[in-house]
Amino acid sequence: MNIVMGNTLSASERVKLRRDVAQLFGDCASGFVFPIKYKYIVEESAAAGVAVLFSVPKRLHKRANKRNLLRRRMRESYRLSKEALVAVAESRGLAIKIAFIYVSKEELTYKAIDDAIVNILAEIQERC
RNA sequence: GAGCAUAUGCGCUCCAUCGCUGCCACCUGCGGGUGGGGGAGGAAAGUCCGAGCAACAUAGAGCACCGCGCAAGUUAACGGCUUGAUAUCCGUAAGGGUAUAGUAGCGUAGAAGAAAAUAACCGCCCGAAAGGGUAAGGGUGAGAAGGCGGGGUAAGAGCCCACCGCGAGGGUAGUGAUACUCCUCGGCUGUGCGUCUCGUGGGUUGCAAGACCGCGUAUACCGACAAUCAAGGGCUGCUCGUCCAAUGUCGGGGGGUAGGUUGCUGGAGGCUACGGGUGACCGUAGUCGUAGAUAAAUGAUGGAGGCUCUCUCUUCGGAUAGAGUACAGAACUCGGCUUAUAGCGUAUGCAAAACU
RNA sequence: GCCCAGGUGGCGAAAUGGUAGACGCGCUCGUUUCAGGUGCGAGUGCUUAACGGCGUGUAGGUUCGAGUCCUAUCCUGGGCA
Repeated sequence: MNIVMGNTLSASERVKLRRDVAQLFGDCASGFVFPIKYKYIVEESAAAGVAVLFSVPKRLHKRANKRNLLRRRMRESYRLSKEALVAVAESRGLAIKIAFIYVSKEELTYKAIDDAIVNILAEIQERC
């Protein structure tokens, strides 16, 4: 069980259900590290693990290819730095769901996005 | 050479590391793992047209409404495309843009102007005057009653004549739009827009269509309606027609689910050769296998190299440095159109000015 | 993915193809008051010394004339099983 490879990120680690998405975009804990707003839910569960969701508003970035690029950068960064949080979740038997929402009008580089993601993961880890 | 026009092609490459998602094979403790091999575009975009496909009746009739409107061709189809015709505008040119069904009747046209269509303000003529005749001259306007000359007249006027223009019929050429140093006839005519008429196309809704499985449940309850007429409903703006029929239909009202499979990619398919055609395109033969995700894959980071521009140096071969490397991401599938696009080509054509 | 609606002063908006900005709010000036408010009167797109020129999201087109009609484009908002 729980053979999570070091750097993979498969579809099973994504928030998919309509109910969960609605919950994340509704009332729940949130925070902000430029340029990313994040919302998350922590609950005790038998199926411990971390599920995530990445989003870029159409309002801020008109062209689909730019939204794709930013979303991929976020996803890539999360993939490379998620290990610590996943370990914590599994050891304490917590199911964590996180939504990352890109809220800048600027098109930032991978480095800037990576810094933000790392900080967010640290914050979440502290709070739960 | 550079420039311009038309048509058309391409639109970054390689390596390393770490990943994503279908397919195939094998392994498995059924969670998954390993290996192999696929994985964005010319516009995938806008959603502006035309089709396929699906449901509603195997989609029927009339009205309303909307689109289109030169000719011939092309096509599954089209409002697209091709080749032509006429008019007009832009350009030195090659070439490009726009328009073109009909008009009998009706409506309408601010300001200006005498008057915007059965014209008389000034002027001219007749007349004592009242009044009448007159579209040659004036100014207004986008548009003013075919043009110019001659005859004619009180003054004038297609009132008459020649020429030009226009319209009708014929002839010739062309499949046709149309054309003409052709013939005959007619004294001929304001312009725009709308309405209207004619032809032609469109039933409506769209893959969130639709089908199956699973979960859940309730044949809950209330109301309306029928076997003759009729009412109601069947995704339509109206009418007709047609179909449905109590284990029924519709409305109210409350409850449940919102997951999976399928539709889903082999199609009016691409490429090559030959043949037909001015061309769009068509025919024959060969050959190729080419994305199917679903809160949504096709990527990230680092390095090297192309290409373009600029600066400096130069032994004119090139070298160093810097900057740039576009527009953009499949969402059922095709055919077009439109719009965005850094750069780099290829073919054919043009010649006024300026530069070398 | 599909289908709709709308863009006019600083704001909300009106305008049959015929002098763009009616009307309301706001703002400015004057007046009334010891002062402020209220009330009353006038003004209020940009540019120019003036004459004029430009101006209805943007770019074209039709027309004598376009906020209005047509085409393309940009922006804003809404709907869906």
